[in-house]
Amino acid sequence: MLDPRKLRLLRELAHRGTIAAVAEALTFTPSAVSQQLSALEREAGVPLLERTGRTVALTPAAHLLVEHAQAVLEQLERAEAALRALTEGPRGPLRIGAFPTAARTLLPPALAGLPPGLEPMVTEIDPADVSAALRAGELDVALIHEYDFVPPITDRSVETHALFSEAVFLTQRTSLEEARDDPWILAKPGTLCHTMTIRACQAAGFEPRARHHLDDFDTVLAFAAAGQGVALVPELAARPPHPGVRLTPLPISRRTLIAFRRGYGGHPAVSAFHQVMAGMTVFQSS
Amino acid sequence: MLDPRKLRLLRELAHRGTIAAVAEALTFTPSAVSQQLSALEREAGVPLLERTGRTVALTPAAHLLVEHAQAVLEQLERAEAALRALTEGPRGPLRIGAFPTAARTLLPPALAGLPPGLEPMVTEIDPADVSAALRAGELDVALIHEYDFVPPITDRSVETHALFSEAVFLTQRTSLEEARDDPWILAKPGTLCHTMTIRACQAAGFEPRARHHLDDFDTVLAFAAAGQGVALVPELAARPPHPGVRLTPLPISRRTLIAFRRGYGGHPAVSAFHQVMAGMTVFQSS
DNA sequence: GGTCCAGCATCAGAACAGCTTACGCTCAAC
DNA sequence: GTTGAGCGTAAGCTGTTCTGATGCTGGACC
Repeated sequence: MLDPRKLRLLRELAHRGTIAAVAEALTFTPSAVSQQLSALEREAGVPLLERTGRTVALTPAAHLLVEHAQAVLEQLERAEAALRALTEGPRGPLRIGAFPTAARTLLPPALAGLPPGLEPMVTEIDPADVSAALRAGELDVALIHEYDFVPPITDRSVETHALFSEAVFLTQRTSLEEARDDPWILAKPGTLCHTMTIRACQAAGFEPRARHHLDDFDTVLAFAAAGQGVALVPELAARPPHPGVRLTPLPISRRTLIAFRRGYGGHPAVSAFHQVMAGMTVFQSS
Repeated sequence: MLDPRKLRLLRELAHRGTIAAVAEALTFTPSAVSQQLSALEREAGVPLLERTGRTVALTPAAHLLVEHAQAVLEQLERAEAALRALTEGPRGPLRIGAFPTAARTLLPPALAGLPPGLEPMVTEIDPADVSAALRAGELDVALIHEYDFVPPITDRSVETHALFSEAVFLTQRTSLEEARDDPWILAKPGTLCHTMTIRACQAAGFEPRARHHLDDFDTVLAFAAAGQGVALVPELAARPPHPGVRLTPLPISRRTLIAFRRGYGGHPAVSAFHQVMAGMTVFQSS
């Protein structure tokens, strides 16, 4: 019988590409991962890994096995969620990941609406890192966002549900095209917001000239108000209105979603959190 | 993470009812099974077993978990079948279970039609025992039959596909009702054929008086020809026609099916066998 | 071309899990 | 009351699965 623990390592390898990265993500030594994958290869009876230069590559057989591993692990998630739903109600610790703006604006009222026994533990995390953290079991559930220009999570092991949508604004009273020569305030490279701004500008026909790299939208708005550059900010981050910053809505929208491991939605605490988030009226009368 | 090996034990316990029986079926000592189930209970965090008199009973939580265990084990079967399909074609050993008549009539021509690399290993087995043997991994595939009066396999871990249907005959030129006072030749208790005859007679309003208990239909027909009693025989068992036995078709039919572990149909050898069996014309011009 | 470092495999040893054997307990049948 | 089936626990052994050490290979950089 194939061992799900080994299958999990293979799946992670498909995502991360190196044994060392898998080991770090799942808190093993590379040696252990290497041995386990060798054992899996032996049991499978097919070559799964081949050395390519300094790293390993998955054979076609391994990719096929990853697909099946996904299905197996998903069923195991389902089983565990069902057990939790049976044992306990929505109580105990719930590890929540959230992008910074959500942590500041959405979560405080949301957490207040959770069942009393639930102990939320919030970690700020960029949406780009969420699927890895969910797979590794570091988080139970996460709030993420996606922009029109940035592809959503494609990881099959993660399940997402849309919560709401909001507009994106330019921090001055011009069109996006007219801001082509202004200095820009961008988020740090590697974050979703950084990618979004770059793509939006590219779509408008120019490459933004970066002056500042700031992740916190409050700081971004303060810089914009001080004439330090222009930026794109989502509606959620622009409330309450920042004095001294005029906003122009753009035909770009940002969607906020909830994410968790596929099959794990039945977990009572996850389900309770999902319900509270879905029930929130974020923009009651904008 | 829940351990599929332990889940398998729990599933088997749901079928067999005692730890001792599970141990025997899966070739462990009862002690090992007991320990593993205790560990599963600990990991699940819910009571799964409760002593009832001398045996154990599954709690509602355990039954829920069995459902999920089934889904997990099914996915694992799928994964292994896919691996085999990738590694090798239809070759290597294939453990086939078959009811005796099938072994004598159907299998010889069928085996000849299998791909050359395939090494069939046939075991005669009563359909009533097939699902247990499949679950235990003692067989890869089996030929079974079901009668109108006898419920088919209900085991969710086994998948069946109908191959063909045939009529059942009474071994003399009378109606079933007229045979109520004759001595009967029955199969051994516990077999499907035994149950079928009893039920058919009960449906006709009487309880058959057993004289002989014979499983082999050739012997049954020889006894019938010798005036030792009447019996019900399926069409397949009555070919070629037995001299001295007149047959009366009854409005009872017997279906022959192929069975294998759910999800395992993708295994190349199983699939090849299935194809050959489905392609056989058993009753070309009856 | 030489050096450095990242990445992987292999080995030996330690920790752990899982199995068997032995034994005791309980409950039902007779 | 006796017997035997069924389950659980303790002790001991074995195989698995980690870690840590070591060596090899290939790409990057000087």
